[in-house]
Amino acid sequence: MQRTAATTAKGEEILRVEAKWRDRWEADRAAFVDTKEPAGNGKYLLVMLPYPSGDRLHVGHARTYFLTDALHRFLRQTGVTVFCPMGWDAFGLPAENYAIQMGIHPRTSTLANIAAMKEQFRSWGVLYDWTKEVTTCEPEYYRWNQWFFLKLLEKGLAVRRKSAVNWCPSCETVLANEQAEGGVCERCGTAVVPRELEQWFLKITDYADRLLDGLDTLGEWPEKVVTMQRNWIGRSTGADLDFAIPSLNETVRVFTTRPDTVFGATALILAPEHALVPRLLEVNPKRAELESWVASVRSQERIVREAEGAEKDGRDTGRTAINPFTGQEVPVWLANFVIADYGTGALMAVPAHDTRDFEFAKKYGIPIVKVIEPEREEKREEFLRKKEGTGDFLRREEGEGATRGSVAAAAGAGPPPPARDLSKKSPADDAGAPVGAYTGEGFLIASGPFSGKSSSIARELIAAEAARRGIGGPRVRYRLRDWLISRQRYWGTPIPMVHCEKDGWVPVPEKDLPVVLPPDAPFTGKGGNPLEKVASFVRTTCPSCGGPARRETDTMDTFVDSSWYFLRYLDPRNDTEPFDPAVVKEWAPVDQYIGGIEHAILHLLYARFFTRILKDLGHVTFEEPFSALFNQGMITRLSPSGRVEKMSKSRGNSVSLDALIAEKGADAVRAFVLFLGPPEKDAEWSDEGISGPERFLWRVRSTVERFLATGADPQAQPAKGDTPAARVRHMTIKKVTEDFRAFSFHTAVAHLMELLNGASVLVNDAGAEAGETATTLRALVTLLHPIAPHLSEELNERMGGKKSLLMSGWPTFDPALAEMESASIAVQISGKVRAEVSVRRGSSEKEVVAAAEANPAVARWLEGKQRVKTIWVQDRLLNIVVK
RNA sequence: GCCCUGGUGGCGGAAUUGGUAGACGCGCACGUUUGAGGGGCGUGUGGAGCAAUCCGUGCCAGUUCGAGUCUGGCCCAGGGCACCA
Repeated sequence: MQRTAATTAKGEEILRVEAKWRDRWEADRAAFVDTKEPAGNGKYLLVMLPYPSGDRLHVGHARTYFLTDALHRFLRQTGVTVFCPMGWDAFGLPAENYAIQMGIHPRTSTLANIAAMKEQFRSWGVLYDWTKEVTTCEPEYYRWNQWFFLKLLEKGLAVRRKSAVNWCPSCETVLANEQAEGGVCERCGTAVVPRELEQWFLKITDYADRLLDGLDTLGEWPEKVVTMQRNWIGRSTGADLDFAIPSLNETVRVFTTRPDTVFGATALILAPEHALVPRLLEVNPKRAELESWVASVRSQERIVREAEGAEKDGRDTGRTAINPFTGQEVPVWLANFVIADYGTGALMAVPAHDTRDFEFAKKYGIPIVKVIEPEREEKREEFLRKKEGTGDFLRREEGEGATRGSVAAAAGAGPPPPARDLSKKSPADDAGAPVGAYTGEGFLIASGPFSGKSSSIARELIAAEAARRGIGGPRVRYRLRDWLISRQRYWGTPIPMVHCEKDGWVPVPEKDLPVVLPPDAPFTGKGGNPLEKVASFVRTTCPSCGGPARRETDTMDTFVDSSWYFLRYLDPRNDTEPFDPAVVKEWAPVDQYIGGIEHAILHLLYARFFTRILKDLGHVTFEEPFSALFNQGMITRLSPSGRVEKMSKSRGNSVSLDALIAEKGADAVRAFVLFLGPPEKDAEWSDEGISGPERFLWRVRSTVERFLATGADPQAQPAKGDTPAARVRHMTIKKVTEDFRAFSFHTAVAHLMELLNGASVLVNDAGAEAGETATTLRALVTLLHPIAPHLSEELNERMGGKKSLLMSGWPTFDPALAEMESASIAVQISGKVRAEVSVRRGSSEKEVVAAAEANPAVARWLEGKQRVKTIWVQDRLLNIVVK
């Protein structure tokens, strides 16, 4: 496509104006970005730390920044003091991989990327307060990560323990779960295997309940995120029960959410990783075979072992345990589906009432003993009696039954389960052989003294009984695991620990922080962590005994960096503490957090955890770091694969922002991205769509220019208050203001387009009053500023505006004028719209009925009919029901 | 399997929370301006019908004078979790 002289001139003019205003905002920062004096209505707002990846930011990234900047400018215009900082999440794996591939030091590439991104931000016209910039890979920042670590260690919240990690045998390194997606190393494609390593953990599980409770206070968070966190924490209430193994003189503790089914527990099943496994197998004649099976399950790739529909596999240990409630012997099994680090790594199998146990029992011939009935005997008879009575009762009962329990069909069972019929006892009764487990609640049978009790009551009684007998008791467990922060990586915060032969693990004293990452290390991608090969770093002396010692070479997960950076923004140069509590108290918690849904769990949970720790340490006074959260949707586009997917460079469907801005200007791109659709939803990019907002902005400009050409005073006030033009203006101010407050940027743009159409008519109308027209144009330009800041500032100046729009206030509206004077009433005959009559707003029903009757279309429908009644909605609708 | 979201013209999407469905924009059509192309400007644009009118917010019922909106059931798409005892 060839550009003509005309478009070039237009394009050049746009770019000239945008450059002019960027320079002004930058040169006169103090006038626009004043964060020194937080006012009482201080609104503190921010976005996610952008990752300084190697790629330039493209259109897919733009939404969060445009959205934030629009909100920022709007708030400032309405007089709120806003602090909108930006910083860099600079540590992490991509930079290190880049070093391995390209031979460029992570620090060099990271700092270059940061410089490039800052330049991009500048070109978009986003207002960040760069005086508060934070860069996490600098010792001035990460020394506080180390300081936090020492505090956590003191409180017993940082611990070292053995754990299975994802190991890539080819790269000889540990991978985070995200880096081992699909069970293969993201770098070399080798299958990842589990490997036991000693690792540092932060005990986030100690905070599970507080993290859960806090979720109820997050009213301004998306419900979805709150639910995701709740599921992730995964609180389950139940009971611990001890099963004795007399032949070993040991007991195995299990956790169950269904203690009411304990009389149906016909086996004890342990994870292959369970500590008792070696002893269980000690004297087994097939010991070697069993041990090799255990070893093979333990080394199995996570992805295979946990795959959907993975075959359940187990072995009988030959030992027996005693069911503590029936007193009967049950076999002790090992099975691949038992998870080592949930609960106690052991479970009681109740095949009759658990789908997984059922599947396992069927495969291995373990007895299935039913102990729960969906309905109590006498209740069922009563039910059957009533069933013959009213149909109403039947429907209600079935509804209740459906919510109470469900029949889970056995995996692979042929036909779907038959429609529920409560006259059947349970699926097991149907034809002798049970076809599935009844996992719902009901009433106990064959359960000794508990028979006849309901599930919920029996649960409590059985748990209490276990407690009384000293073999367990009520227990709450969580799905949440402790946070593994060790990374065998160079490009991260060194963990401030030293290992001494004599004293073991010794923390680096606070006065010796930071432990600085050595500038040079061999990046080969082979042989593990490059830090291990830096002798000057590794060799040290023991802080405790002064003898020779080895420094910890693991570095921290980068999520540690992002768990508290938002507080460091407030006091980034502080070198005596992570931040000044007084400054933090003034601004925090964050009023509005904006970011993608991808952080719904990890980052947001870790930040909430850290905030609680900081509160316990006395550094902050609140528990929740982010009062309000907004998740913007992704920008999608058709990719070469033929699917509409998230825009990204790797998918080959990205659109260059740099090129687009160089051609259309930042304002047009901003307006278009905001116009795409509701910001919380995904939006599909269309290359042609930008012409709408582009034309709109150019028409705003030409309309103002045409008005200025008339020589009228652009600062003039309207002569009269109540005119149709004034009403349109007030209405638009109202709508746009409400839209911005509701993050409804796309409708704000639409309403401004309508206002332009009105303004354009005024400018073309020789009879229009100049003050009216000028005031409408000034309102348009002011309201437009959050969306198209450069153009609006330029037009404001050309219309004689003395101050930047950032400082000159937001237009107000008179509610009485923010609606049209006449109301258009829909006239319905028997609920169908037959005509529309225009009346003065506030007209009475009588007046409107008269007006409607005068309308020929209405008259025709009323003719020969009898009026039954009339429904009247003020200023809106008249419905005459006839027969 | 469980838990969320969502389903409205050719397309992106509006709809004051039960009151005129389709704002605004894209696309398309016609007209106009221009030497031409691009661009600009104007008009029209849910479907059917010459018209009166009828039909239309995933499907089926229901409540109501009136349902995109509320209730029950179902279908489809997207997302999250998933052998968590």
